[in-house]
Amino acid sequence: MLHEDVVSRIRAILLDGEIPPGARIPERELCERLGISRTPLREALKVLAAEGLVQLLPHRGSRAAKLTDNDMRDLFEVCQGLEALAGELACERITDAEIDAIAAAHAAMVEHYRDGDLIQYYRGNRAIHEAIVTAAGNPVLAGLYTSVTARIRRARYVTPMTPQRWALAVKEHEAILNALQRRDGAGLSHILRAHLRHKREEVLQAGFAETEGNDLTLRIA
Amino acid sequence: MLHEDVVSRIRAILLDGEIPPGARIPERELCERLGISRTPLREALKVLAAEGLVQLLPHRGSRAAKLTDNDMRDLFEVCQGLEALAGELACERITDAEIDAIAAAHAAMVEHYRDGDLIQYYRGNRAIHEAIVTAAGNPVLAGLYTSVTARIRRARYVTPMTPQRWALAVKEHEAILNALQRRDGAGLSHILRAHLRHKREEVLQAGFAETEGNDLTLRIA
DNA sequence: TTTTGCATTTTTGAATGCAAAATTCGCCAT
DNA sequence: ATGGCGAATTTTGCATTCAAAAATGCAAAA
Repeated sequence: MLHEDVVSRIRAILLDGEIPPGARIPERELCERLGISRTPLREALKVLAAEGLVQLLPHRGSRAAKLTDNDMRDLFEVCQGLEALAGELACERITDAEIDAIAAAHAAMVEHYRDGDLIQYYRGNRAIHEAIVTAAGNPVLAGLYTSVTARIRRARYVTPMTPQRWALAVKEHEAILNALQRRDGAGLSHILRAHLRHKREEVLQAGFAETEGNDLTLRIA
Repeated sequence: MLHEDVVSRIRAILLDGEIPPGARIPERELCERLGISRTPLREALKVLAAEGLVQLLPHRGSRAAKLTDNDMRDLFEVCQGLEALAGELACERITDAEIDAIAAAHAAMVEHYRDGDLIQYYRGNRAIHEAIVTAAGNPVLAGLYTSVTARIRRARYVTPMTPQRWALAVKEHEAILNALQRRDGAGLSHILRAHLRHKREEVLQAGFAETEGNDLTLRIA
């Protein structure tokens, strides 16, 4: 197994919450499970620690990182900045075909909204945001975006929404698509920031920080 | 020696250009120099690879990453986004004392400009940009900023400037300080982006990508 | 019963050893 | 001289091993 694969698999385990935030990471167990020895595992853990997903405690092993309310605020702020930038760049560089694809994804997402299918709605939602970042055509930006969004993914795409908030989010997405189609970078940037600000308020108000005994996975259902 | 220290020391070696971009990283040699064995060294290299400073080639070792013109463009774009965000947040959160400190740093920098001391000018310049990011009060943002700016530091703070460009940069810095003092987030954000856009154009026009045989260190003097 | 001190066990962090891959060098044919 | 092929050498990647630190368990004392 390649180094990057080891990193990816552990990342997936952490993001799925299989090892919940704050829990110790059992080296021996993970080694057996992945069929590797401790050396490559520990290399991967150090990389994930640099990413912020893992916390290393000298001589006391590693734990899945736990996000405080402050961390959440900081990450959402940065995410806003990155998406705003992506929106502007995307408007300069996006192709008609890419716009069409996003329009289709948007339509599908609205369908899921009409069906009241939050899981599928969130899936489509995420695809749209990622497509915009991809359309920005900046791999460095895409990389940072991936890493930052990974850390807030569960909060962002798991929070239950009130009907009002959901309706607002859909409206905002109409505006996002609209700005994209008009290639209005400043406008898109502005809407994306508002959109994410609202999402952040939702998440923080819902008390979704990964504090003791706040198991997000339980709320997915 | 602690893991983070190993990472830092290798990072410094790379940023100083002691191992120039594109050059192979000699594991054995570095081990002796740092007085550690290959295991912790390789852990550090993998972390630096995730940061983008090192390139890992499977079964062929690691090299100091080399930046193409495209990489440079991407990094500057992201840097613009991060500084713009930092500027806005800083205007919301900066204290009067912090503004005074930046004003003092600005005055000192202008003195170095008058003296024609580019090295000292760049040093002060960097301190101001970093102070703004710090004043944003967002550790996640600060971390990303540090990592992104590290990669373009040599290009950014080594490029020789024409008198016209230098004068323009100083003017822009006047505007930056002004916006900060007025706590005009949108204005500061706008100026910072223009400022960095100009710097990027300078760097790219000067052909400062880290391509074959383009040794930046030679030009520092 | 609770707490303190100590010995044992477990886990971490790093060095070493080993197999596989790649590079280098030498040899031979042209 | 030069170009290609194969063996020797080096280097990589990982498993194993070893020393040190921390956690655990237990007994004795308060």
